[in-house]
Amino acid sequence: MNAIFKALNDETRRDILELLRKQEMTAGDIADQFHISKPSISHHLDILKRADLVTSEKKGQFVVYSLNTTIVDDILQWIITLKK
Amino acid sequence: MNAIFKALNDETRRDILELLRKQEMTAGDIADQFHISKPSISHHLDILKRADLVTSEKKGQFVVYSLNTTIVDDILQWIITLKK
DNA sequence: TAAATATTTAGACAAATATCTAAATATTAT
DNA sequence: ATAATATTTAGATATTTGTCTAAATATTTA
Repeated sequence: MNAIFKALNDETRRDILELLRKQEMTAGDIADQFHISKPSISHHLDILKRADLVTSEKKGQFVVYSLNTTIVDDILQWIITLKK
Repeated sequence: MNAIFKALNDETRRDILELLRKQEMTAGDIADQFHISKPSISHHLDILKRADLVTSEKKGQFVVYSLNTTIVDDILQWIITLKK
């Protein structure tokens, strides 16, 4: 749970998740959406991956990232519990 | 949204929210549940308050903290959107 | 095989954060 | 009024974090 909340505690990373909600994207395409260097985006993607919020698959020279909605359920569960 | 995720990005603060889920508590009673100094807990409570996740009310020399479930809904909404 | 393209790793640095102790403020009880 | 109790504020410090540039790795194309 720690890794998930840590991952969500950054606007750029939350924006990446919203991008991936619509479609999977390569690391480069993701980076192009921000005014941040590619290495920094790569680092953000790594944090999202460690939290299991995204998955990545190498396709040739590209790396395609996708949202992992399974883990999103875990956060939902945690927050819903607060309301019970 | 930033303040909310920032507030949730700490195990102690999440634990405080879970305590308050069951009942409202004074600052001192909350502090007693952790091996952390009272000033530090006071600081955590301040962050939770700025995020509107808790409310506080002074009762005599005590300050009673409660969970604010209205804001919890905002987080739910954000996360649910990720799944749509 | 050499050059080009895509991505990550490494190392550095400034800013943010969690924690502490000491002191200040507010309220209640003697 | 003074002492005791509850909480917050102030200031310091070590750690974590987001960012950058330069270099390394992997893949494709000429």
